Amino acid sequence: MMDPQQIPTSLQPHENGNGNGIINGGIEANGNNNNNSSNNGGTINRVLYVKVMTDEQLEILRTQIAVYATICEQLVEMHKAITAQQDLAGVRLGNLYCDPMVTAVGHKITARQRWTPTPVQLQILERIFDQGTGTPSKQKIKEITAELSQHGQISETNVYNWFQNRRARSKRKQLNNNSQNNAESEVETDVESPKDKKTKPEDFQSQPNSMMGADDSCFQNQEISSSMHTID
Amino acid sequence: MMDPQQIPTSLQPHENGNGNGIINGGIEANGNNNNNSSNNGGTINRVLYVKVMTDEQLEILRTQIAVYATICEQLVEMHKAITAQQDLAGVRLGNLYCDPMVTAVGHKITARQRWTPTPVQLQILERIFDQGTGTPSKQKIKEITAELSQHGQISETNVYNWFQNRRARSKRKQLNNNSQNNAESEVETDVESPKDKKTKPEDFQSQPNSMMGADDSCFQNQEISSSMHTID
DNA sequence: CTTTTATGAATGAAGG
DNA sequence: CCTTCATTCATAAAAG
Repeated sequence: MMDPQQIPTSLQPHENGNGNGIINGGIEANGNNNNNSSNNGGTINRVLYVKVMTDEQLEILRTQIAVYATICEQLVEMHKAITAQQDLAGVRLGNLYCDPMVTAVGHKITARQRWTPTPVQLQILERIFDQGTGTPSKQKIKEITAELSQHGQISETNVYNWFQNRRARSKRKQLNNNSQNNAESEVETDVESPKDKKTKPEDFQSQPNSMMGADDSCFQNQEISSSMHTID
Repeated sequence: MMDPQQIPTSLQPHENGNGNGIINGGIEANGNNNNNSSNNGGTINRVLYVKVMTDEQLEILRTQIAVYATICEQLVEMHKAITAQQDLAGVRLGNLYCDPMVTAVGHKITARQRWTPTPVQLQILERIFDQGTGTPSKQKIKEITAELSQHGQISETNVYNWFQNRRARSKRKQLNNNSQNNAESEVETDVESPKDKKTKPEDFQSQPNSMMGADDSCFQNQEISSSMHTID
């Protein structure tokens, strides 16, 4: 298993450890860094100035690796920035984790254990919800649960509750908006006090379609898995 | 320079476009895919079966790229997981894009504002709260909102939330104080006196540990900046 | 300016 | 379904 903490060492784009600095070193130079190649007396077997890659290809290769390095760096940066800002105290980044407090001094053994949908799950749920089928139905719930369980721990109850809440709250907001509109004839519009507090711009969440277009396949969320892709 | 938007195509670890499939194709095979290399008359210039990299080096190269690919994928995942919920939620709830500060520097991308009660409003709310009625009820909410709106912008939701929070926090404070007082000597049997229903000892939802499923990488979406490092 | 606290808002779950 | 509660999140306000 690859630990992200130690990977960067060998990945640093600026790093140039000779052990790994293949690209930098001498592919293009030409093939004199092969150990033995065809070395036999009699025929032409000298090491020749032969290219196995075109310059173009070589350049692409370089670029590829450089790009990976850069993206990694930037992602790490983003990740740092985000986590630093939003969560100072918690380690709850990944998801829920087993409760930390098993009480040495012991009271309140209970910790939080309420389900929190992963982003992927949420997307799927939203999609289903928007699909109009207002009736989850028992059977449907099972199916959905089955699907979602591939993206994280979940139970049918969770799904049921989610739809229940989703609908209720959606409805309530609608109502809120409507009543707000209706009653909005007498109150003067721009009541600007020195301290404009701008009441919550309650949503208009009709079609959350626009965003989230290009996200399809996010699977394993936080496991730095061991499975490496082999290039071939 | 390379544009990150188009890079991914060539980065897909599963991708095998022949145009870029350098590694895949034929480094090790041998150098007959060079276009012309050193082509001079007189000396030996046939294409030979020459290795420019040792197998070991080749393997390292592969691994390197694979590692980058994997890490990038996973970082993207993490990033998504972290940002998806809040940013999505934010957008869904109707953030205003008309915020004056947005345009300038781009610092405050999302300016979620929250209602802050004016002193007068707060006073009134507190008074009502102390009057005992723990249950605001919808009708009551409307009235209160109407009254408060004379002293500043406010919505029913604000009032509703305020009471919810007020009650919850009042309650919790009580509970904390109580348990603090008599929990010193009693390590066990922490049965709260009042109406404590003790958070449920219900089912145990552990971690979203194993998630496999199709390994389908998603790269195509990102806001990664454009500056790229060149390796040399 | 950075860190801490107070609190408005969002949401999973339970009760009826 | 609807309402209510408990917990959590994010941010305005306060403290350093």
